[in-house]
Amino acid sequence: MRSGSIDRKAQILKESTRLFSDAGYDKVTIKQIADACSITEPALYRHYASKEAIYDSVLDAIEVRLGTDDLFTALEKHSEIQPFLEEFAIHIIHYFTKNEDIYRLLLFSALRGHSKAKKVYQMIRGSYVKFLIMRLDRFFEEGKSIKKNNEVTARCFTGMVFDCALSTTLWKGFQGKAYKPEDVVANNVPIYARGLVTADEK
Amino acid sequence: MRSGSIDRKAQILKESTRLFSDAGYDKVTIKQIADACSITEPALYRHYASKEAIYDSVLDAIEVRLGTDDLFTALEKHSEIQPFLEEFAIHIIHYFTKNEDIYRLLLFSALRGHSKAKKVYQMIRGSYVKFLIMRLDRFFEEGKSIKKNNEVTARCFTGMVFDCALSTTLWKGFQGKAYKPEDVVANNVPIYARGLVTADEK
DNA sequence: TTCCTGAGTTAATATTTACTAACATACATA
DNA sequence: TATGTATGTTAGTAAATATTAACTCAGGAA
Repeated sequence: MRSGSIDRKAQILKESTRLFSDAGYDKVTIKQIADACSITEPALYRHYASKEAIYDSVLDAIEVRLGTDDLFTALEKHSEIQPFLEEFAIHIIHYFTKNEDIYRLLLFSALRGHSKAKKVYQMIRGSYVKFLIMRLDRFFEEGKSIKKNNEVTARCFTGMVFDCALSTTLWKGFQGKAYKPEDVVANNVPIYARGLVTADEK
Repeated sequence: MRSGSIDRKAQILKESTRLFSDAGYDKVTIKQIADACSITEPALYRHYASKEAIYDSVLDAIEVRLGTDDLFTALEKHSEIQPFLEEFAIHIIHYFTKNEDIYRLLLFSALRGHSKAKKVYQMIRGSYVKFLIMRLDRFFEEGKSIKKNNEVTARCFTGMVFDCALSTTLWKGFQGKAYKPEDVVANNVPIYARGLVTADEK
């Protein structure tokens, strides 16, 4: 890159991420991306070999944006199930509200059978599930939760939260009355937590 | 329709439903639909005015295929929360396993921002949620469940089940070990039910 | 100064694709 | 038997769109 000039490649990545998540791969044209970057179509090909190459880069870049490590560290402070699950859920919902494009892209590519969909899906969702399994196992060892298949439990709980996140983004306005994510979590996580804790704890 | 001849319009609907749910609106061509019906493209236009018209009909036809009335009648026999929720969940999961195309179509049309997406979504998911709210209200009146915002509760539980249904179809094989829907329900619905029932009941 | 290279342009191409025009024909009915 | 209509065909058209060809030009290195 020449000194003083803008980072065109980064600009293309940013604009195409926005466009692809808005409309999906097929509906976005090279011209749209080029226009969004204020250059012509052939100029795009100086930076990326093809439209597919741009899309690949967009999916690759998602990895960098996840950063779940901070969350997992923060969650260590909770020694009880309910507040732990609440913060876990709130984080996911807020994250996807702020990064709606990620989930849209994920759905688009998964539905289309894109080769990277599996990888991206496992990356995003799998990291949450894996951490939750580990923590649920520990809650059980500490005698705080009843015996369950924690792999299944973790998947389902994460699924419930992801679905809720979807309701506040993709399905926004589809379900009649809109609730704040905090209110939804405050209503439902206690149900789930109450169903998990050992009888003595109640 | 001429006697003895096949119902071409129904055939087009069936084949295009399959194709649209496989690949989404944009990726399906008129030629593909025509080929699937063993006719030429212009012949399609004898039955439908446009590609968009075919898609509209596909979404309209979903309504007919849902048939939740039977389920809701069958569920009346359950007087306890847990078996009720279990049959509710199992039904949805089995239904979407058998009719994977419906959920795929729903997602495609929602992502595409298709004008009918909202209607179809409300139709499919709303009917389950509405019924569940009504039943949860009754469980509470009977003193069988604790006080909750049942609209939120119903949405979340339905969301968890829908997500689980998705895991057995759209996300199949993405999550490592595959569990049978029955096993997933047997693990998770009791958690949720246990979190909902009044203390006396336990 | 000279020249190479990165980054851009305009113009064109090849392909895909929704849709139409014009024509053909078998069947039901008057 | 005659004929209109439903249903099909072949052969287009027009628009969209990914990609390429050929050329321009500014700025740093030799």
